[in-house]
Amino acid sequence: MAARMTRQRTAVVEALDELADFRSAQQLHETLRARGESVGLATVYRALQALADASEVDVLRAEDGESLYRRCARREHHHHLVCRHCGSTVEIDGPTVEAWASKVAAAQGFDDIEHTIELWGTCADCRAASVS
Amino acid sequence: MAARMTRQRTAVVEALDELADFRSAQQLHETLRARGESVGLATVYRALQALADASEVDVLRAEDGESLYRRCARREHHHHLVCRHCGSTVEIDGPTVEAWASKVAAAQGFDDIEHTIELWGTCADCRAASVS
DNA sequence: ACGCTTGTTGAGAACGGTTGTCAAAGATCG
DNA sequence: CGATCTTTGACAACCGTTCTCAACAAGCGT
Ligand SMILES: [Zn+2]
Ligand SMILES: [Zn+2]
Ligand SMILES: [Zn+2]
Ligand SMILES: [Zn+2]
Repeated sequence: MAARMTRQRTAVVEALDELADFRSAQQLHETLRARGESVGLATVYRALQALADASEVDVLRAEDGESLYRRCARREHHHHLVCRHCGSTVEIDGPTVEAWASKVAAAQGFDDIEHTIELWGTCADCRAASVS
Repeated sequence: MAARMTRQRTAVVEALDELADFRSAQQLHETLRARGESVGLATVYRALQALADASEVDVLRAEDGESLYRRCARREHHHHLVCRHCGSTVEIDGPTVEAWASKVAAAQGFDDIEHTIELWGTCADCRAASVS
């Protein structure tokens, strides 16, 4: 039952800490492999899953359905503005949106309400790169 | 180049019109098969894809990643409150949210902004059913 | 330091939704 | 009706993710 500290687990956490952006499991796997700190793909998935369960990482789905992971600065509920090209991310607070979402849902007689609110765009860097 | 009107295409559209809720491609395929109006699964996917491209149906992703389709009453931009058990749906307007989303993204220097705003819950019917 | 126990790893198979393949079927038009 | 050219559908391929299970190693008691 006790979670053991393994080389692989720490490697995944470290990689996430160094990367400020949302990354897919496969990207992380490749990053680790590239720096010699090789970890099995299944293990990367398991580590990310465990971190997500512990609310240590945020997960969101790219437009193509792939899951993206990120170790956010704040642990409290928040949303993201994400560059769809490079994964660059800004954390977003939306107090008014939070209130709006729960009010609307309750007014329709719905329970166990959750909301998905994510903003996608092209960051300044990627725009500059694509212009050249 | 001209889109031809085929039995399969009309069958998919009719099934969508009769169903008020978000449904997966496989659910629709099964529904059609059950009523004798048999259509190949690949064809169901292609028809839904074409309808989505023409903005005739809305598409959203369930929490498990499956795509769900619905022919909404209004063609204009809107969002949804969806029962995660039965797909029952309420269309939602959020003028304040729209303004909030574009303002926040622009303030961070992002371009080509899109937003994903969906509300998930348990509808009154499903709650009543689960209590019994 | 040394086993023991038990959680963890990793290569590959399996899975599930979705898309591609391509010969046969059929919608449209002259 | 016949020619044309899109559409269909059974099936394979794809791709991200999860499962399997024997080998491995963390933590612990000695
Ligand atoms: Zn970018
Ligand atoms: Zn929120
Ligand atoms: Zn329901
Ligand atoms: Zn909107």
